[in-house]
This record gives sequence, C-alpha cells and structure tokens, in this order.
Amino acid sequence: MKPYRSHYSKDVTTEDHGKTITVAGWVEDIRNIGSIAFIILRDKKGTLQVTALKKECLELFEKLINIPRESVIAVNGLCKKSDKARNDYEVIPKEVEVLSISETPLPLGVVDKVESELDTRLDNRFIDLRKQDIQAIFKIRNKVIAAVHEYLRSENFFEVHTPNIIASSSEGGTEVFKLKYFEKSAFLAQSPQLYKQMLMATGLDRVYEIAWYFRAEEHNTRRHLNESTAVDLEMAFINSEEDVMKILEGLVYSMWKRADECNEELDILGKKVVVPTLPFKRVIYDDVIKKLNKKGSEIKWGEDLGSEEEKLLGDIMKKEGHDFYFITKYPIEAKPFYTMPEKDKYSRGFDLECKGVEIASGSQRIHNVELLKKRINACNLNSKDFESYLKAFRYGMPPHGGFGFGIERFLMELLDIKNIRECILFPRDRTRLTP
RNA sequence: GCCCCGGUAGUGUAGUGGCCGAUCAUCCGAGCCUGUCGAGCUCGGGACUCGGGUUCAAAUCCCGGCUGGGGCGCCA
Repeated sequence: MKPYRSHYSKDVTTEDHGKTITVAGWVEDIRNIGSIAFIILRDKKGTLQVTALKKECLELFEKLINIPRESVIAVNGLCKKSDKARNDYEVIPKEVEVLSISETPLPLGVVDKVESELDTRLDNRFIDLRKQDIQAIFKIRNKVIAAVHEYLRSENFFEVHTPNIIASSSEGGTEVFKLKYFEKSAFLAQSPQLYKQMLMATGLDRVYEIAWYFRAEEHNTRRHLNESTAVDLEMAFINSEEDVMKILEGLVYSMWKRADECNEELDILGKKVVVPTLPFKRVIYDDVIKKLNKKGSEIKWGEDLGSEEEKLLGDIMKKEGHDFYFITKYPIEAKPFYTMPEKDKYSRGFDLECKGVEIASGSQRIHNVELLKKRINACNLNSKDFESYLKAFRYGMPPHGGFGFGIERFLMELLDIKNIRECILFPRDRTRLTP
C-alpha cells in the first residue's frame, strides 16, 4: 500500500465521498457489535471511523477486530458518506496493513475511563502525548512560539543561540550544574544572560533567544523545573528600562492574542483566554510595600517578595482591575549584579507579574565596566571569574537592557495549568531524569 | 537545604488489627450481538513497595531502606 496516507481524518471533504482513500494512524478503539465493527483510527488531526462488515469480507473483519488498541495501521478503502459516523464519513476497508502491533496491556490508557497520575503519565509520556488534550497544550505552545518569532522579528530583533556549556561560575542567585569538560570543569548555563549582554557590544543591537535555563536548585514544587525554557532578550541604545518594558508587554500581548486564536485547542481544553489590554500597570516597589503593609503583611523595605506576598499583591491588583502589572524600581540589593542602580538604593530592575506570579524579570543593565566591577564585588562575587564577560564592556558598550520570560510559567498562567511539568514535553525535576 | 504527606492488579481506587484465600471501575482474555461513538451483556484473569519488628493474628501498628507527591527558601 503506497502511500500510507492520502488524507488526514479531518481533511476529507464531501468531494471525497464515493472515492477511494487511504488513511493511517493509531487504533484508538474497536467496537465489535457482532456482524459489524467500528474501528476508531486516530491521526495528527483527529479521529475517523473505519466500518467493517463481517459478510463483506470475513478475513478483513477478523483481521481488524483482533488488532490490539494503539497499534499502527493503514487502511485503503471507500470513503462513504454517513450521517451516523463522525466527520460525516466512514471508511469501508478494502485493504488493511498493520504497520506496528502494540503490546498489551497498555501502561497507560489513551481513552480509558480512568485518569492516571502525573507520574505514571510522565513515565509513559509518548503515550500520554497521544491524548488530544495533552497535545493541545503543545499545539498552543507551538503557535505562541511562532508569535514570539513574528513579533520580535517585526521589532527588528535578531535570533541568536548562545552556549549552554560555560566556564564562568554563576551569575549568582541560583545553584548551577557542574560537569566535566575534558581536563577542565564547566557548568550548565543558568541563563544566556552574560552572552546576550556581550552581544550588545557587537552592533547587532537587538537579540533574542529561545533559551534553556539549567538550575540545580533542589526544589520540589509545582512551579519549578531544573531545565526550563525562556524567551531571553537584550536590546541596546535604550534610554531606560521603560524601553524594555514596552517590548515585553508587546510580546506578552501578541502571545496571549495568538493563544486566543487557537479555538480548536482551547475548546479541547475547555479554556478561555483573556487577552490583556495595553499598557500594563506599572507599580513602583515602594508602593507595593505600602499596599502589602496596609493589608497586614510584615514585609520590610528592601526584601524581595515571597510567594505569599506575591499572591497577596495579585489579589490587591486584581481588585484594582489588573491581571498584569510591572513592579518597578526594585531596591538594588534585591537584584543581580548586572542591574543598573538608580539613586543610592534603587535599581532599574523590574518584574512582570501575572495574577500574583512572576512570569518575567528584567532591567536596564550596567554598561560601565568600573561600576560593573564594583557591583560584582558588592555581591560577593569575584570579578576574576567574569573576565571574558567584562572584556566586552571595555571596548565600546552601549546602554542596554533586557529580560527573561519563562515559557512554561507563561503556559501555566495562560491555560490555568496547576503543574509546570504539564507544560514541557519531558520535564526534568529534582528526581526525574527519564524519559 | 528545611518541613509535611503518601506507596493495594497494566491503570485508578475501597479497605485503620481477625468479617480480606482484598472492593469497585477501567484494562486484558474468551463468548454473544448489524449502527457503535463512555456501546451493552455473560464468563474468566490480574495487586497489598522492600527489609526488619510488635502481636495468638498485620494491607492495617512501629523502625529503616527505596520511591512518589506537596509546601518553604530560591527563582522563570
């Protein structure tokens, strides 16, 4: 039988009725009624029905009803109009080729009437991903990432790929994975931060990367991964962090908007997307502390927000009509060394929050090498570890800034998903290293 | 790193000391059935995380291992 597929399930039109077609996919279910059997075949776009009659061809009938579920088959047959079948047609088989027989029982049911636990599902992720609702998450992810490329390219950003194996130690703030690099030791990059900044010294001006973050923190929560992805961006010749925030909110808006256009996937998930309105509210850190103290929080000036404070602030802002808001003008001590200070104790760092969860974090950066060294030392880091990075600041570095925007965190908020592991194909967490 | 909780057929569960040679559903297998689409019906199959201990008696209580989940910190 060649080729294995002339049509996907959902691509058959009324024009194909009465014609011979070839379909291929996974056997989702077999309903054998006795002299007639219905085989539900699943492909990338949906499901279709193959209807086999015992009296038409006993051999073909027996072959079909004895195929284990989730086997892969190709069926050549008549595309017959039917108002009793899904998609208004059914395939009356002439020829059936079994391409792969599934073992039984399945480690995880695709359409069983019992739910499985996340751990079982992740152990058998390739089967889990056969479910249309699980696929819908990644179909939306795919479309939203396409929107990222379109938006940023339209804003004259240049896509780059920076190393994940790096020599210099941490930027600070998190644990990093250590690994052997021949006779040297190396680390997995916690983010492309230092590299995208170095690229600001090249004249490329605006760069972005769909980046991997590797974090060696031993956290065990629903919203942390040890390997995650982000939209990481850096732009030169900015006047202030406000220029960066404008790009970020434009990006977030176009991602939400694109997600809202994924009607089929959203229907499958039973979710609605609320596209935010621009511009997002800006709240300065000082006001955030005042708001929180007013509501009874004990947080003191200078402290970073804990998850409890973030949630409380989310509620306060919700009441004021804001799902999305920037927290700006953070105290310099709450931000990493490369953040541009402002006045004596503030910084040009900001976070973007969505309903009480931090989804992006950015700032104007320091572009003066002496100030940068001072800040590295003030953060108890050794400027010797950053020599190749600092070198890029010595021969002409324009003012610049950028942000990192976590893709899985974004999907959690977008689709109201409770566990971040649902948002990445093969999650790496504290204990999971396979598959 | 700190703290809390769990582990019963392939999957998901009921079972808090004897009524458990373990419940129900799903699943798998055999059979019946010409319009199923959560198909239906009959029959059958399959499990107490591991190692110690307490007890006349342990799935159930205690200790340890393994393993999973969640919270905090940190962050995306």
